[in-house]
Amino acid sequence: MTPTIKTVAEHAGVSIATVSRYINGFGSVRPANVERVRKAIEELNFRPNVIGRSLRTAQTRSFGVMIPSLANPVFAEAMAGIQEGAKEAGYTTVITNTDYSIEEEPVAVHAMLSNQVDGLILTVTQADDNLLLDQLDSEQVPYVLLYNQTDKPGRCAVSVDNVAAAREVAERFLLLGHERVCMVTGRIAASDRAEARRRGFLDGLRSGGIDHASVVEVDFVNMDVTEVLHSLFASPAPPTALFCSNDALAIAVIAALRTLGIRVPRDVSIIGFDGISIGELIEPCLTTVEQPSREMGRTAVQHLLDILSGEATRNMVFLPHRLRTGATTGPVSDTAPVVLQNPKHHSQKENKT
Amino acid sequence: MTPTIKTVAEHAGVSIATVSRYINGFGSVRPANVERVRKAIEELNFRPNVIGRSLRTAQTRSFGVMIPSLANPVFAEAMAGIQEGAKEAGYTTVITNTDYSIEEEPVAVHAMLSNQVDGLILTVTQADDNLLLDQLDSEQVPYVLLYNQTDKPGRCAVSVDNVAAAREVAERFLLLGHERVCMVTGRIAASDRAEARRRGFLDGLRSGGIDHASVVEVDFVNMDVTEVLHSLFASPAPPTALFCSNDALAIAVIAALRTLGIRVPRDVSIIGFDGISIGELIEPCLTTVEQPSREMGRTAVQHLLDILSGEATRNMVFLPHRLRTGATTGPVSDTAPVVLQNPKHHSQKENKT
DNA sequence: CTGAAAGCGCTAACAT
DNA sequence: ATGTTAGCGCTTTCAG
Repeated sequence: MTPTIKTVAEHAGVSIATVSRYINGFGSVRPANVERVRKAIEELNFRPNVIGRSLRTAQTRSFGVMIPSLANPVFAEAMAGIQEGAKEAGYTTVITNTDYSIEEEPVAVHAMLSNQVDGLILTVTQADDNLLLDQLDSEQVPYVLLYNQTDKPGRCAVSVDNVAAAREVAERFLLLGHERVCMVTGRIAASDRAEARRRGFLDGLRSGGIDHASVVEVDFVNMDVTEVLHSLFASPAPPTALFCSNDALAIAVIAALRTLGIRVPRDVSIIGFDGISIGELIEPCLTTVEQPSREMGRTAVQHLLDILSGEATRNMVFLPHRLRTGATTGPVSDTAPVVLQNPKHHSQKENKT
Repeated sequence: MTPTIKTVAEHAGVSIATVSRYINGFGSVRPANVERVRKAIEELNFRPNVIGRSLRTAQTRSFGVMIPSLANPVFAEAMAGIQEGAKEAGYTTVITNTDYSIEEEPVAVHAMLSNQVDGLILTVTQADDNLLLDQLDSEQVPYVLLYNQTDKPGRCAVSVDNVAAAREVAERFLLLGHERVCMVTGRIAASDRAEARRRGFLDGLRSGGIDHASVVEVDFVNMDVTEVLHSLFASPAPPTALFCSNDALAIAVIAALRTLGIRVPRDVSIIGFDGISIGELIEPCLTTVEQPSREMGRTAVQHLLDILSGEATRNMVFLPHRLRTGATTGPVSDTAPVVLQNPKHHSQKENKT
């Protein structure tokens, strides 16, 4: 395909060291030789073999990124920021997704480490109590967590303040007069941020005098929310407001409610979390806690870079969130209670996200 | 971080060759030594350095993937299929996105080639007449195009039949009685599939006796569709049906029409292209040409693998599409012409997709 | 079945 | 300013 540096050197009538110097801009090369090398490279269509360089320099100038899934736009957006930041710094990224499977996490990380990535950006299910992270710590592998929320000191993570944000969600519901509220979330055990959001939400409600809010866990991967919602709204005092732990889930919930004959926001208010851009385009447009995902991705890269260069400030970094008011929220209504329709047998197909 | 094979060998009291044989399962190792090596690897937490191996074997077992953007769910879905297929075959993937910028294409490809990827999966803007692809051909770099449509023989691509699919879209509109139809598309010059879809669409209309359909190009990246739609619908005989060249655009168009006071499908029918899963969840749910994106990704990997192993069948591969009927299409209505509202100054923010 | 040794493409220390 | 050379971690002949 492309020749080696040796061929280029012969072609230019210089030594491989000179060619190397030319390529890397290190040391100096006589103008006449610069020209000869340049020409040789062009004529031979030479591309330096990064593998050879990496072996020698013991660094690949690449990052490993592990996220649950690219199908959730919030991670795709963060990736955009990561790629952007990495490119600016001259780094390549290797992406692996776990499909929300915790067993994949160590496999993926080890694969990336085998590929000698210089650092890792990870979104794990659980950052507090995590053997894999402990191992990385003990091996001194540079990594930054993204979206994870952890109190463990020395563990560097980029995130919004999920607890505070969720508390604001509760406050908003209370302000609108909602008292029968509920949180719909993916498996709490599989997500420290879901846990933080629950904590903040319940805490916020408690401050407003509501102690009995229920939390419903759903299988987020397959998003079979219809059944759960059906039983939730079959109760004599169904919720008038739902906090969904992320936007993808919120959108699925709204769709499922529709098949049940429950209208948003007339019958029930919805607030999501993430601020994915599609949320602004749908009808009614989604009220949600906006995270600066792209910026978070960039920040994660920046921190990793800082760690690599020794300016290590290993701790949590919180970026600001914003409660974005859409049209899925409204004041609690006094109208007759919801009349539930039978869910159309919509053959809820596997709908990974 | 992790030791080298030499350390493992010393630790196990064998030579590095034996360790290598053990790791690769090639050649045979005495059971006693197997055990000693296994133990040494475990104790030292050894991970073979893939860089060293790659340099020696002159293959990385990795693919380079270049797509326009991960923010468009259709590519994220294809990536899922690619990752899946690659993983099964023991390959890693390196992803680069061009953000729809044609200048980035050669840069990205050369970067991946410098990283010695064993093959490429590419979505380019233009597959027919493309210097970069010509270069890859002449350098004999193994690659497979994805989503691109080309007639150039020997150029391997995985796609649906965009022309046929778009023709079906036209037929559907005609069947519903629409005569004033229009296509809204990203820059045609920047997408061979958009071009193919236009060709099929216009051809289908022509077969139904419609010769005057207009095609409107929009800046897809920034999705500033409101203005274009406003002038389109300000005409005395505005279209009653719109074919959008992809679902992300269709969703943006529906949102923009909403701000203009134009309702879908009452005032205008919409058909998209791609079949992204979010399209099924929105209200009204999107009528679209469904592509089997995940499957296309897998197929692309399979073909690349075939090419690498010499079973080269270098040609276009068409996967079946399906016109999925949603709720954005309906018969043409006889009601009064659309009354246009002024577009709310929605501060159309940059909304990359 | 095992070990010694060469060498993949490159960089960097050293010598000139 | 330039060339020579060692060696990064690994696989793979080739002898034994």
